[in-house]
Amino acid sequence: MVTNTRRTQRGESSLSRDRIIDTAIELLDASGEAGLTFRALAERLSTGAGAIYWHVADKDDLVGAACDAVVAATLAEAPAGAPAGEAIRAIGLGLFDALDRHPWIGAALMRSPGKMPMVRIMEGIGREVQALGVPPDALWTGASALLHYVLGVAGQNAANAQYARAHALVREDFLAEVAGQWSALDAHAFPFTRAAAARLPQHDDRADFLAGIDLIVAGIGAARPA
Amino acid sequence: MVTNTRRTQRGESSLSRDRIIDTAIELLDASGEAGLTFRALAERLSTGAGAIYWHVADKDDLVGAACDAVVAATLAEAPAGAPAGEAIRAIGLGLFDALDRHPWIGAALMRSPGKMPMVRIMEGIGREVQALGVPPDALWTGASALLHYVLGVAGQNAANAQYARAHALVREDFLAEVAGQWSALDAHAFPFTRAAAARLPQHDDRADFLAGIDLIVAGIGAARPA
DNA sequence: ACCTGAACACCGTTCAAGT
DNA sequence: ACCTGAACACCGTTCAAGT
Repeated sequence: MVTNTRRTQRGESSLSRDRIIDTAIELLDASGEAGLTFRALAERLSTGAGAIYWHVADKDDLVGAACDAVVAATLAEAPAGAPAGEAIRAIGLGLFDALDRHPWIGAALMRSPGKMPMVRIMEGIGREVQALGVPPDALWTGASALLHYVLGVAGQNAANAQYARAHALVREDFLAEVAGQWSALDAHAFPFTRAAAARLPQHDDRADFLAGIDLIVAGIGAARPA
Repeated sequence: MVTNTRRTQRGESSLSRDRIIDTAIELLDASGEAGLTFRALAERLSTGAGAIYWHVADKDDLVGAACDAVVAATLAEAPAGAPAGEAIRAIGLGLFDALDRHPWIGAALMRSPGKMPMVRIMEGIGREVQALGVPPDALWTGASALLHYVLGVAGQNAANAQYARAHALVREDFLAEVAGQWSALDAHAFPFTRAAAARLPQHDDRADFLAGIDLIVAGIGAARPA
């Protein structure tokens, strides 16, 4: 939401919900969920820890608002008037990149079911699936499949980023580490995972993500005639 | 993992990694992530809080092990020798129901990327997609799409359950509350969400989940000839 | 109306000391 | 080898008191 309708505008230094949320995003980006503390926030805002509670209900409210601010800004960037298939890819990629910049969003999305950030994504995807021309009863299934796929990728990517940061690894080293662990698994019990380990280091997250979207869109199309 | 290879078996009352993990699962089931505390755990195990650290590295290790114990048991129940399509549905439904009983798993899965619980699910799904007869280069895309879809549903379901519990709502009341919020949204900005609100209270989570799996499997099939 | 900052009731984790 | 329990360094949140 992040609307600032103060009757008098004060200097940049005055406390407001917007300024709190923006600063919270900075802290979350810089050092993850563990980095967002009411004490750290208060220091950055040159105020007392308790003052923040005048503008924000609690930490859940704060993280939820921060998440929604990023999601809203991301979805607003999606190009209007594109063909449905392309628009879905654009929405997905926009979210994918936002997650990359703000990995804490992954966990935040899973903490506020049915609330604003999730609703925005659902609305964006649902509208485009509708534009795909699917019959009404297939609309919900298709939109829901796409939505949950996007959320699943979001969660995994966020987990990867957070883990890599916590262990001070760059992406390549992280993937190499995981590939190494997968390769060491029992050949009889984990044949697929061992095979997947081989293609892990070179794979392109974004390309794989888009391939998944195309696959689901193809599934929606395949269901149409039936 | 949860293997107990003590050289001497002691009474039920002795401390062991397995007993700690089982008790942790009880606490997590009973009162969510907030309910798992080293102090509460120590009391339930009639020991000191510090003793647990002899068997467990830290809280992440504990929750990860608890998650893996549940996931491993769930996947072990999947019927062997079923046709690929049915096997995928069985794996999915098994996880869906496990998530329903242990909603904390949703968040736990997103905290250990590439680790055991995730790998088990990937292996189970990947093997069945392979049995579907897809060409090698479509295998990864298909398995990855299914995996992320399942994880997305898992995360959302867990979020729903956790929210409902935190607010002391039964499922029906929770859905009614969300439907009410969606219906109150601006008609111009959220047409799809408002339409979705109407079908929300009656919808069947499990059926919708399976429909999504079928859709993705159909997408995998549609990609085969291309 | 808004802010201060001390205080409360917790956490996870460590570690000397025990057996 | 394994356990005890006090202690440390934090948290989110509250609330009397200020302006």
